[in-house]
Amino acid sequence: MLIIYPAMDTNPGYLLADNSRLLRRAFDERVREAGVTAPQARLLLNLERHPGRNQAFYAERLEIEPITLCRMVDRMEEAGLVERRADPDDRRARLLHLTVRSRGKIARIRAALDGLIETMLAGFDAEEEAVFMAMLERVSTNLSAPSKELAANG
Amino acid sequence: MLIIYPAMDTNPGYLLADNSRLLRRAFDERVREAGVTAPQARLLLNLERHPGRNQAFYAERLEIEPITLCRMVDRMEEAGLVERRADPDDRRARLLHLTVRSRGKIARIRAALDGLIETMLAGFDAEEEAVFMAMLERVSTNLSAPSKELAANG
DNA sequence: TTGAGTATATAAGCATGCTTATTATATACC
DNA sequence: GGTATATAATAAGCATGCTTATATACTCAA
Repeated sequence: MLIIYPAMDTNPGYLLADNSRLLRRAFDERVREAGVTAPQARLLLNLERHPGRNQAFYAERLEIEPITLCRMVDRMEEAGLVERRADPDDRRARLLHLTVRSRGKIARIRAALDGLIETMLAGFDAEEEAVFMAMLERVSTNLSAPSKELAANG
Repeated sequence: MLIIYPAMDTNPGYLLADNSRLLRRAFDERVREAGVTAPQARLLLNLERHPGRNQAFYAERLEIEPITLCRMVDRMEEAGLVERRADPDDRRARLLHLTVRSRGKIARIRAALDGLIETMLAGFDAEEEAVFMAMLERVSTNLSAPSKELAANG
């Protein structure tokens, strides 16, 4: 029972992508005053929650490729936002830690994130919020599963 | 009446961003067989629907900066996917058109997009789909409006 | 214990997005 | 008509993401 959307800008895929763009921009604007970009802010929040893990761990948390994280960490290390330490148990690995400098930004980043969620869901009551989240989770599941078509074509 | 989300990966902002990432990847995979990237596919669909406009027009349609579109068009022109023509009424402007080569890709791109929307909303009935879209539109409005906080802080 | 396979980090090169700045052309106002 | 402002396109330089490839180190099995 799928509704067909002839115009690109009136279909749910476009709406979803559009929302995400707006969300990314808004988050970026809000964390910029803390002197970090949005992906950097996400890494810092993860570093606070799970400190001292190797780069592969954070790449998986952020759902980006290890090389992408590696280069992000290069820049952040140079900016004094992240510290790489040797792993005593694995000479390949580098364990990541917050620095004094980045620890001081966490509160501002968290406030930016909280404010953003509040803005995003303005006018939603608790029930609507729950419905919205449940639907997002269903879409996430749908998109994560290898689709029938792709399996058939590939 | 805002629910507080302590962990980053259980809040609606994360869910929305996550869905969008999945959507972008899925779209990218599907149009790759047509030999274009996701943003290039979006431009081609816009070129089919609104041919012969200047670059600023398409930048606004895709909600990207003119310079971003300019460089995308550089690559696509070189690949024979877009044609730049002089505007007889404005010597600054370049009007964009599909080529024979890119025209042949439109059907595949449209099929990829339709299949993706179908996959994304698998299991949604028409009513749920309508509710989901309405909520996405509300979020879009919330994120587009300059927030109270930003206005107050700025 | 060696040898194959796997895991970690990184390099190279590309596409997409941004901000800021520049050039050329249009337009509008005095 | 001439200046001041706008707009269109593009350049420079950066951050983030990818694919593909490589060096090093670890692990497991023969």
